[in-house]
Amino acid sequence: METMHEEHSKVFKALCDEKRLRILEMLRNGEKCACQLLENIDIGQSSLSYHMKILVESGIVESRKDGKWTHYKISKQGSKDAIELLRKLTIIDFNNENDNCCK
Amino acid sequence: METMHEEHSKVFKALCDEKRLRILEMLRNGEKCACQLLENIDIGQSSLSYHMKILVESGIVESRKDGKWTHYKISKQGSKDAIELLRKLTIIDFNNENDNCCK
DNA sequence: ATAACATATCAAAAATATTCGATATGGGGG
DNA sequence: CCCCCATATCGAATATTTTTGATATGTTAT
Repeated sequence: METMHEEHSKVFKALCDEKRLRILEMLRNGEKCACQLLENIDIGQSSLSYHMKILVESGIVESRKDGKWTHYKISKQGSKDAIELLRKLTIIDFNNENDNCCK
Repeated sequence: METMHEEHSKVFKALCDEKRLRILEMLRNGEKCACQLLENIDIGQSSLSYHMKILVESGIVESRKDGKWTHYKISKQGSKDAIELLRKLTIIDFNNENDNCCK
């Protein structure tokens, strides 16, 4: 029960940093290698690597190694899952709705 | 352009903390006042107040004052907007897709 | 094998977020 | 008016996240 929230928060942690949103924006027009991303964002190489790891571990981005390059793209399945998760977290459960509050 | 990502990250920042996910979970079965939330989560009163502020400012939760109590509930519109935002951030723009990457 | 390159990892520093206790604010009851 | 209760805000302490520079790993070209 505790780890569930931890697991869920991982997805949103990926999205709550401005740099990572900028990276996602770049990935929206197709797969990019790390070097290309690095050219278009104002952070160092190791920082980029750190952010890419978080994005990949969230499932929203997937990576592919090709020789010395690493290519990244948005994962359709991961995105779908994230949207579904957000929907589930915010849907109101009318069956369970109770009104035993202070008044 | 910079503030856009800042604005967007606010929504996901609200969702990236385990305590706030726990609060959201409680709100899924109906409106609750702060005192009820406080009873069911292991944080202090001032901490709860801090988290509620973040949730409300993200738009996902709305608050209503009633005498000395503050009631909170999930905002349908806010949730809808958050889902739509996530969809937009992760949708791949095929028109713009380009493949000018290192190889 | 050596050199140049792309990326990942590490540890320490810096920046941010969260918690806590104290105090402030505002409402309702006596 | 005075007191009690619910919640908000503040500043300091603590915890977590992000950045940075150095170094490691693995790849390609010579």
